[in-house]
Amino acid sequence: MPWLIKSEPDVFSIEDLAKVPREPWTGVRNYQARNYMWKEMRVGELALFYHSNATPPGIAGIAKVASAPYPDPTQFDPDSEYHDPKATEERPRWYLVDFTHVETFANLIPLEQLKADSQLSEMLVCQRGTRLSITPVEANHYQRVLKLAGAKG
DNA sequence: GCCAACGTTGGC
DNA sequence: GCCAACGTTGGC
Repeated sequence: MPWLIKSEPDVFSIEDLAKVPREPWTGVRNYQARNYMWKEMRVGELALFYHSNATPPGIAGIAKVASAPYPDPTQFDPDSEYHDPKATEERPRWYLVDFTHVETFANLIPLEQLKADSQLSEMLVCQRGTRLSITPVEANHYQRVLKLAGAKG
């Protein structure tokens, strides 16, 4: 199943992802998003990399699931902004996977364009109030996004 | 900076 | 277990 992952480019952009061999997706503190990483993602699955809080927001490229799920180490670190005092090594609360860079689109596909595309009107990221940082993407939506990316060259 | 959406927390 | 208050997300 393809995915969509959001990141604020000021914090971590697809260019940042391209510079590292792999990136642990730390800091997700939403149960639904966690469950997708923990229970449903498989190594090798692809994810649209979405730039949120950007100008403009939109899909910047493609990443790939690069590890099995494991406990997010930042939950145990008292100095981390993601520290969770209720998590223990014996009973971790937060799990993550690593992502690796696949492709940076020549041109970002703006959210405005996604919303205007009749084939993508039901894509979750286009829906009002969708704040979830990790969402599954239907195969036809994924293919359509790739097509838009390619068409823009 | 505003504010709608919505997840989480905590008092009861 | 309800629900008001609060905090965060994220487009605009």
